[in-house]
Amino acid sequence: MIATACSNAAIRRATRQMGQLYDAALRDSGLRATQYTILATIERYGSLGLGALAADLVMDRSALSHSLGPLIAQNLLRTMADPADGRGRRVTLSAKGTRTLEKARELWAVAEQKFGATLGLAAAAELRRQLDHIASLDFAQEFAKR
Amino acid sequence: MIATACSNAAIRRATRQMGQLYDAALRDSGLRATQYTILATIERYGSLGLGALAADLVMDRSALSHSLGPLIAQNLLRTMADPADGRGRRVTLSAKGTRTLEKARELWAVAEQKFGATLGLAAAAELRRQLDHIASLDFAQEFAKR
DNA sequence: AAATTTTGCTGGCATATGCCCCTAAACCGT
DNA sequence: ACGGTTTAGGGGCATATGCCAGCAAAATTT
Repeated sequence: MIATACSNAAIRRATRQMGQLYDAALRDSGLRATQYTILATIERYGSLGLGALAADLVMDRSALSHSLGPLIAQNLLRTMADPADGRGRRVTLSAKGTRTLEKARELWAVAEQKFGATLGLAAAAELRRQLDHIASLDFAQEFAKR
Repeated sequence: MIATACSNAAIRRATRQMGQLYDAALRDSGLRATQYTILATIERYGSLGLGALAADLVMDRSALSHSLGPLIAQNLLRTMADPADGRGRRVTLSAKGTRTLEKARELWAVAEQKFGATLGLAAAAELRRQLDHIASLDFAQEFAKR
């Protein structure tokens, strides 16, 4: 199996597989792997605008907005108007969001450890470098120029 | 940017970026990159059951079924009952599907070439190896054992 | 041969993602 | 200050993906 010589198809297959693995690992936390990533990123910043968050996640703003819906509905996130910019809204973790994230983090750590062990730490590190490169703005611009 | 030490988050960011790039490249064909992959895979087999196709794409069967909807609605695919198994259905490209795929393939080739040039051929080949490994059944089993 | 289990799909529901269009607010050049 | 442009979000629409429940047919067991 696995035949098309398409790099995009290849990364999607790998992403689906990893999604399965990480989603399963996080199941008991009630969070999807993508939601875990969103919460973890917000916590890292403390509070930030949706545009900045979307950029960090290399995600379309609308897509992010939609994804926040369920998280806000579950009271994991809190949004407020940006005091410095009437257009913007800032998101932060709620107390419940912080608790949920803490619990999920332990489950995530197990999955991440398993991933590194299965692929090999060196390979995982190198893969990570390449993935970060591909996700960079720089890469998109370079790609566009060719 | 790019901070969480999560491999799953990293591959998703990279996948979103590549999705943007490949989708944009294929725009004029009327196909999404994911749809291109589905058509290309079906062509490669000529005709096959949905389960086999889903396995090749490392995708959930239901997810695949849903994705086929638009393609069938656009008459790019044809499905028929499997003569050998009353439960199964087989999919094949329609004439229109073949034409659409041919046109899309040229656009895809440009994107793929740009991708290789931007990342570097050696790095792209190595990345591909790792991604295929991650997408393998073997990887999932190994991961589960740890 | 009948009952049980397994297997292939579909349909419903929910999240994931992206595009386009619209509104409001901030910015900017004159 | 004013009008045009850019920027932040929201809403609608469509595809992408996955889980689960349900149905029908095949395979297996008794």
